[in-house]
Parts: sequence; structure tokens; C-alpha cells
Amino acid sequence: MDLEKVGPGVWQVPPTGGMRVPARIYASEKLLAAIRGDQSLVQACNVAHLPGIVGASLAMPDMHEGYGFPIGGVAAFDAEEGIVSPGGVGYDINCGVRLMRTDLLAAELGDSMAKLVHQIQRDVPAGVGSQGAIATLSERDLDEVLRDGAAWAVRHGYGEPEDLEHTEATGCLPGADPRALSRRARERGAPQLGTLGSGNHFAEVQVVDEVFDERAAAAFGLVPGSVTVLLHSGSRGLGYQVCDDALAAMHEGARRHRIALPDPQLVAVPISSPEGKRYLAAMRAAANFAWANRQVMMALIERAMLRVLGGSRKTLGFRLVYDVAHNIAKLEEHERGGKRQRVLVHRKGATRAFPAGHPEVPVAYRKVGQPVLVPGDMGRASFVCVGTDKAMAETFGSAAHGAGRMMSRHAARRAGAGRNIARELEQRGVVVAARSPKTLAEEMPEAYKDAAEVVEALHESGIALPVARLRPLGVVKG
DNA sequence: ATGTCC
Repeated sequence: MDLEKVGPGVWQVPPTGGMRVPARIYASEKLLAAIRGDQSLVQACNVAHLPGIVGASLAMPDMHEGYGFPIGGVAAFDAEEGIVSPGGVGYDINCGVRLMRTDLLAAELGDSMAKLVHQIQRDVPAGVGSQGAIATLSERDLDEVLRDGAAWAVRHGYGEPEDLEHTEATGCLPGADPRALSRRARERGAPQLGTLGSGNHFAEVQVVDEVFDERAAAAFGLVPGSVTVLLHSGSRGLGYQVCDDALAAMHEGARRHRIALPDPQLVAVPISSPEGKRYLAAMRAAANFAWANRQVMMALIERAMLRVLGGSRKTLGFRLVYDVAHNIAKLEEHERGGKRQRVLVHRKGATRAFPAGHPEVPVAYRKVGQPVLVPGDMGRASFVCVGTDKAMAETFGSAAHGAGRMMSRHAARRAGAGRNIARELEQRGVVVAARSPKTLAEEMPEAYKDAAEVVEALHESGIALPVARLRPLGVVKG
């Protein structure tokens, strides 16, 4: 692949063949070496073929192979002329992370970490098919969750109204239509609100290990030595079903609209087509379900912490720092060549990273910028970064979403055979509670790149800047 | 990611 360096930490494949724009990769040389051997670079070039793509087909330092579009991919399509593609969002619609801070010091936890992890495991159902965190939603409540997102959870006693201000899009995408969902998607979602799921999803108790940007860390409420909780989950079976339904429905639409697809997994239709409108209405509803899901789990985790550690809500100081979507398509306005342009930004395994001063950044963070949450693996650190003007100018206000896989799930399972991953992690000072040893092997640290390298690559290119490092103490997995 | 093959 013809890859030329176009800036610090930025690489480009010039358009060839049917590519309408270049593919641009944000990565260090070391991380570029890690993606050789998978199809993600070819996939980034494939995305550049799609009608209405604006600027470039972008990929973040944690990129790896995904369904059609690379994970770690960002692609913006003109709101009038462009397409929408379920593969550009991913199967887990609004998979995302939510970071909570506390007034608790890790040094004060003593030997209660194991108890805390097991209490969270009891209160937040985890694993494939997990359900029953709260009562199965009635048809009417499900409609309200799909329409109102995190606000539904707050209305029903899960968290506080100010949590919404600290959630991307205030935890609700407008234009969601519950009627755009299949019966099957609804049935899968109704019993699953407040559940973690499986795979790379987790609830992790951490300590603020080091602060790199004191001003931003102070604004985010992150104090060195204090306890944080990071939650990673999505829209569960409901979002999966929305994606599956849309992929099946779009193949015929793509043919009818004569959209040339270098890979059938890129199936896409015009944003304004009936199939496009229906997917967007359903995708937004699934995104709202995911925000309600994380909002409910946050409240369940706070209750678990109070139960194990005692004290009051006031002394615990458990508050939402921020919640970002990792898999989503959003209509946004961006400046290009001095002109404002409305685009549908697909972020698949990528986070929004808006700069200081942007009206969508919460008032409390407006002077420093949007928190960008970069989860690491179970054994190594996660990072909090902050969005920049450079991201706004170059990547439609986007940055990396995590460490990025290094091994396939299958390869990781093979590498973990006969090993006790939980014990290995305990020897590194991390208490792990996992439902399935298979998932634990798939998720072991060596299956991932080091998030520190991803953050260093973000720093080098300047699309997000490091604020704090969070070290894992206890993890609940599916 | 996913009632991991309706």
C-alpha cells in the first residue's frame, strides 16, 4: 500500500481507482506496523469509494479490521449527496464509555476491592444474553427509552439531571423513531436495560495514577490517587438487531440506487432514501437505548459502592465526568475551506473530540475541551484526553476510542488456553470477576495494543491531548 | 459486538 507521511503522526494513501478522496491514517510507525496483516488499511481505502464522502476516509491510531469499515474509522458524508451505512456505525450501536469520579482515595480502600468488584458483579448483570437488572420494560416505557435516552433513566430514579449535561448529545439523539424498530429488536431490548453484555464490555474500578494536564484534570474532577469507575457497554441485543435488520433491508436499496460497493459489507444507501431514513431513525433509537443503559448501570454501581464501602452519596462524591459514544453516525456542521457544511459523521470505534469553546462541550469543561475517554486493557492503564481545534479542523472533531485489538478473538483464546488469566491479573494488582473464562482469554492484556501508545500517537498528531492516566484496580467482565 | 448458527 502506497503510504506517504503528510504530517507528524499522519499518513495518507492518495486516491487511486474508484477512491473519491484519500485515506488518511493517524498513527505512529509502531502502530502502523501493528495493522499490517489485517485488512483495515484496505477497508479505509474502500470507504473512500462511497458517494458523498467529504475530505478523506480517516482512521485513528487504534484502527483494526471491522465489518466493512475499519474499527477506528471516521467518515463524513455530505448531508444532501451522501450515504449512510450500518457498517460505518457497527453492530453495537452507541457502544461507548462513561467515566465516573469519586472523593474516595484508593489508599483508603484497604482490602475491600474484591468485595466491591463482586457486589458490582451481583448488581450489574453481565455476559451474553444478560438481563434482569431492572424489571422488563413495558411497551410504553421502551418507547420512552428509545425516544428520550438517558433522560428516561434519570426520570425513573437512576442518577441526577446534571448527568445529562455531562453526556454527549445530553444522552439523546433527536430524530429517533421507535416505530422504525422490528418487533424482534424490541423484544431483545425490553429485558436488557441496565445490563453490561460481553466481549470487550466492562465495569472497572480505577485509581487516578498520573495527571498530565492539571487544569483539565481539575475541571474534570480528577484528583491524583482518587478512585474512578469506567463503564464500557452499548445497546445490547437491541442495537445488534437494528444493525442486522438494516443490513438485510439495504442490499436491495444499494442496488436500486446503483451504489458501487468495493466490498458488499459496505452496503450503503442515500441518507434521504426511505431505507436510509428508516435506519437513521432506528439507529438513533438504539443509541438512546445505550445511553439509558449506561445511565441505569451508573446508578446501580453507585448503590453497590455505597453498600460495600458505607458512607453517604455526599461523602462518596460519585459523579459523572463524561459519557462518549464510540459507534454512532451524527449529523453535524463542520467548516471546510471557510464554508460550513452539514455532514453525517460516521464514527466507528472512534470518539468525538470537540475543542474548548464548542457549544456542545459542557459548560464546566468549556474552557478546556471535551473529555476524550480512551480505555485500555484489563492490565494496563486507560487515559483521559481532551479534544482540540486540530481535531475539529482535520478529523471532524474525532479521536481514538481505545487500545485496539492486536490479536483476533480466536488467536487470543488459543494463547490463553491452559492459563489462569484472572490469577495473572491478580498478581499484577487487578481483581477480576468474569462470567466466562473464554471471554477473559479473548480480552487478556496481550490481545490489545497498549493504550499509552495510542494516546502518544494522538498527542503527536495533536487531535487529542493527554489529561490523566487511570490504572485498573478491579474489573467486572461478561 | 451478538439469545456467538432461526
